[in-house]
Amino acid sequence: MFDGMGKTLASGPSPLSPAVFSILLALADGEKHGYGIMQEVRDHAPMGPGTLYGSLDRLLAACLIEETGLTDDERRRYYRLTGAGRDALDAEAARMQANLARARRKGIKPIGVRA
Amino acid sequence: MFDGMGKTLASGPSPLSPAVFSILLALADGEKHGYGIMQEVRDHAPMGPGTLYGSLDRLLAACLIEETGLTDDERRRYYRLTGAGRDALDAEAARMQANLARARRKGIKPIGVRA
DNA sequence: GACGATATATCCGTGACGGATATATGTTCG
DNA sequence: CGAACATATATCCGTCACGGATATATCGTC
Repeated sequence: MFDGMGKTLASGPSPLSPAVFSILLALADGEKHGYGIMQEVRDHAPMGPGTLYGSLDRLLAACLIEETGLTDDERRRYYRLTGAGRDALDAEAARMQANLARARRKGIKPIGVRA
Repeated sequence: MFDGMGKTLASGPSPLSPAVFSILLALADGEKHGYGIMQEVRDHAPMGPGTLYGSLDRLLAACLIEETGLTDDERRRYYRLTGAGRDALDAEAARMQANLARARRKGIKPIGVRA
């Protein structure tokens, strides 16, 4: 993917980078434009424009997102998830769940969670 | 940190790269040597020696792991988690849990999990 | 019409990733 | 014994994601 990770993005089961995951997740509940994505993501994981637009380009190239072609403001470019994009999100969620389960089996307790 | 992520490792709340996470997790239930880590991790996330030993160096530098100094085989170098390393694992688990929760709120269903 | 928020685009330095390669010792088996 | 393979660590280096900085333009508002 991404993921600071080689050819992470298009090459199958590779994990998604935090930036890419956040972007895909932001698009999971509807079309958004770049700046809108940045605003939604801002709190969880501050993202500079370089990361945002660079990631959008890669996601477009990998066909995980696509442009809608419609806009309510000349400046805005709207994006939506493709089927493959949703699949990637599902796969990533499964990966996270599996990792979390492995961690729990090893006695790892998420901070802020009291036994 | 890591993670194809700037100075991910030592700089606080930054997420852990998959490679680093796997290594720390492998050490969570006891001391291990490099090759032993590679074997445990192999199934979940195949890792070449470059990634393994490079990550070990960075983890040592960031004081998330340390060498035990003891060995049962001249060739082996054993590592264990430091307190900071365990904290990093806990924080990462919390991060994953939060992301998973956000994903579920958006209707993302991990693959292989039927409604 | 000045100013700040909105919006996108590009540049580029840094550094993680990870395959390839090198080297050496332990083990196994004919 | 010796060949072949597993164990074990170390280093090199090309590629590419990250992400801050910067540039540019339009919108809203006072």
